[in-house]
Amino acid sequence: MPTYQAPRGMRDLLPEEAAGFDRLFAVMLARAQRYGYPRIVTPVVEDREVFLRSAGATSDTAGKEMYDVALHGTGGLALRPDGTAPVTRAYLEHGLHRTPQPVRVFYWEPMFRGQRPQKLRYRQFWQWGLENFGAAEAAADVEIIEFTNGLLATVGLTDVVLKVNTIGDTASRPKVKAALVEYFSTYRDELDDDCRQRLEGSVLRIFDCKNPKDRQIAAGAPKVRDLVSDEDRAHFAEVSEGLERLGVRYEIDDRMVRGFDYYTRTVFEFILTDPEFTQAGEISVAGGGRYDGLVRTMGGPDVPGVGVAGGVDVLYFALKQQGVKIDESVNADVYILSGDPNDGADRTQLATPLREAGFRVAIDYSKRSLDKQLESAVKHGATVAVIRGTEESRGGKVIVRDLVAKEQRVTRLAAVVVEVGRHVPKRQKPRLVDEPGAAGEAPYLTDPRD
RNA sequence: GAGGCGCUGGUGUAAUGGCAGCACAAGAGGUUGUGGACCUCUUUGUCGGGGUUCGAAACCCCGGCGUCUCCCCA
Repeated sequence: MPTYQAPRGMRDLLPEEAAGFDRLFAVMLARAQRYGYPRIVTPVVEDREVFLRSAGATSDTAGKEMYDVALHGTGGLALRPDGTAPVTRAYLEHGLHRTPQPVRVFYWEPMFRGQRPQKLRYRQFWQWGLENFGAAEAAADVEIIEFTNGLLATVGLTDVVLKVNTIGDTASRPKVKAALVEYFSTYRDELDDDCRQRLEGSVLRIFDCKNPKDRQIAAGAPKVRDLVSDEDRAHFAEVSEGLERLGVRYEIDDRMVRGFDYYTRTVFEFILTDPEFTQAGEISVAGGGRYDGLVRTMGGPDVPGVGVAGGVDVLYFALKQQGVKIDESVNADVYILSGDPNDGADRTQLATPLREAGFRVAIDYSKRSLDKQLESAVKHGATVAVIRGTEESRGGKVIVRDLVAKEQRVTRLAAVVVEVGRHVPKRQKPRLVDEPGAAGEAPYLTDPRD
């Protein structure tokens, strides 16, 4: 047993999986940017109040799942359990409500919940999300949902179904609750303990009860959609129509509600349908909705909002489960070998132009026999070996050997990059600024067109 | 936070309460410097702490971690 282990419910992403996550992130970030949602990054901790205010009193996230941080000299910090509250805090703190609306942002960050870990439910997990502040129109709801639908399709997730519902706005809420309390009260004695407690607190969540008996009772309850205001219904009709016109397939789930109190009107979830995930209830890969009262609750003006959040770990697992190919390769393209045991610096010198050209280049530092170095290069998964310090590689020449095709060629030093390029696919080289025809790393931190 | 089940080198496994083995992987070397083979050698383990016992990987208790269920939820 190792002396130290990762904390309970937290895991390492080893290079292969991390590489896959990077790919997924790149796809998502690019998509978010194309929709006009640039990335935002907030601290990993916030004042506990930020979460307490946003989540609502009846949410467990606000209570026992809060991941408190005991830090010398600070009071009342907690690791963030989700992205919406911190982003909303940032929106208000930086006066983004006084910038052109709507404000659209994307995030991808680790989140924390102090719960007992289960499969795909960690104490530290990765979550991505979109938030849109300042747009009350149904088209914003539609955009958020359509984004998610397209994202999941793009990355290759097929076994998923979209469920939508409306739970009415804050004005409708009292009426909705009253009607549901009235209905469920007649069955008070038949509900199990947990469920009966919800009757006092957030009645809506009775629909989430797992007990078969409770579910049966819930099935007969009045539909929330029939209890909300005409405006709420009209909004929902617009959302539905928008989804239909965009060809987004969905089903209306009369009993779907969400865990947080701040949701208003539209709520939605993307549920995994692969048998692997439906054994013990539904697992959603993404979900969200409208939260028109949240900004106000957090101490700001009356600004509408709508957003989505998804679990990266769940999505990633589901994709693997479905057999979606994700490139997790971390191997070097090129391995530098040498028959000369005392030419360490020369090996690095040989690697430099290849690295400049964008190849992944690893060096065998050892003084072992070429035999062993070659074996090692193969085991490390390199595609090409560049060999110096041999008979053939004198006079400014090296051997470029394709380890897959098992063919090699003696090449002039000046032509190594080109020769390697014949065997290894080009890799994109990141730059600080996009500039047509730019060579090398751009030294600009600002856009030169400014 | 509660409950069920589990935990043997890096991985996969074996060992009636009686010497902790095996395979793969890993490292070094050789096959006299062009590769995954082969050969030799080497490293690494009973999750931790108590207890029962002449003797514990095994039985008991506490803790850790995983997994599933509940709670809750991404």
